[in-house]
Amino acid sequence: MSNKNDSREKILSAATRLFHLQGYHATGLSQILKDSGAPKGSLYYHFPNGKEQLAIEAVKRMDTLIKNDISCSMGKYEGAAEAVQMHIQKIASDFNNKEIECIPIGLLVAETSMISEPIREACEAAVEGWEELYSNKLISEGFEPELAKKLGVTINSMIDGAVTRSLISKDSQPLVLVSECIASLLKT
Amino acid sequence: MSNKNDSREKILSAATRLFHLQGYHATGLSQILKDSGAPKGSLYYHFPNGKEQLAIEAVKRMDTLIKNDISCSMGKYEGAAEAVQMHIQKIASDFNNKEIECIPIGLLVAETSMISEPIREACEAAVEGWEELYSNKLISEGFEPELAKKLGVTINSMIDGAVTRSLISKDSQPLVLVSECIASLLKT
DNA sequence: GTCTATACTCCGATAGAC
DNA sequence: GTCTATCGGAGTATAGAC
Repeated sequence: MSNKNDSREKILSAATRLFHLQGYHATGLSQILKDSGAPKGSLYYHFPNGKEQLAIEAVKRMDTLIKNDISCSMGKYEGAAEAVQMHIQKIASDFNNKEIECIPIGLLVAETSMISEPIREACEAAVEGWEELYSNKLISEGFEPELAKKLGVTINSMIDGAVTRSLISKDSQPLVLVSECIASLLKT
Repeated sequence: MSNKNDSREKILSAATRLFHLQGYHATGLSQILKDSGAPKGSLYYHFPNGKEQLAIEAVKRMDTLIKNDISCSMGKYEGAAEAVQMHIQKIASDFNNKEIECIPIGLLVAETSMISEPIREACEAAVEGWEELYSNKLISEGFEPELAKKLGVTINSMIDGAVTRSLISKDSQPLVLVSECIASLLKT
């Protein structure tokens, strides 16, 4: 009974990792199957809508993980500026430790927004949630809601851009530099 | 004699646009040929190294155009904060007017950094140049070189992230919001 | 310089046996 | 639930006539 959804889980897990690592178009279904070690014929049984469905569920999974990270960082420090700065430095540290060459979720959209509206919507919902986590932290510290919302969008964009920038140079240094600019951005 | 490099130009022009629009993996050579209207057999004559060479030259061309835009914006306003803010709002305005759904150059790297080191290097060189243009503007306004460099990286990351964010929502509003946060970031 | 034809691989997807 | 076999198409790249 343990393998009821075992194959499904293995396929989705591999798909999430590979989409995050290589992007949508660069990742083939055959690679997902091979990588997952799942039974080779079961993909379209578990995911009737094929690659698109796989991508949507992968985005939702990434969303959950990332929301977790953000919430954790925001809760760990009292000051919003400190919390955001430490959050970015944690990403930088992850960038070094694991051989993570991840693709920011935003880019998954850039790749697919023209060919799949459902994927785009899944990504939009995810990103809006992250921005809200930043905004709420700022509001709890006394920022005006409207300004907090604006800054939430900006913080998230900065992080997305900084991850990409670090990817370009294969170096976490840009992430660190950006984290050091957070203080002046959030100066009250 | 006018068509000496005419086909080459048409192919490269179409490739630049399509890579920018769809990304590397999503763009096929056949589409580039069809779109360019260039003679169909001439691609490998003009670009012996195939798709990779095409991508590298496309990146260099995007680089030139973007450098131009940045220089223009930085020269038009005396204050650095104002110049950067207006630059981002110009991008937002472009985002609305043309049906531009462009892919930030960062994605092109994220997509290809694992499979092509030459493309990655071309993108790195381009981005470093943009950062320098922002830094120089800041230095000319009295910022310390080290801080200016840090802010150059941050500004560029913010823009890249904001373009992606606008792409996700198919709306220029995020770009506008980010532009409004520039002032506090660059407050002296 | 241009073009046709084609080789070869891989893609996502489907059908149907088991 | 799993598998094999296979489809039609698109991918990049090459060979060789003109």
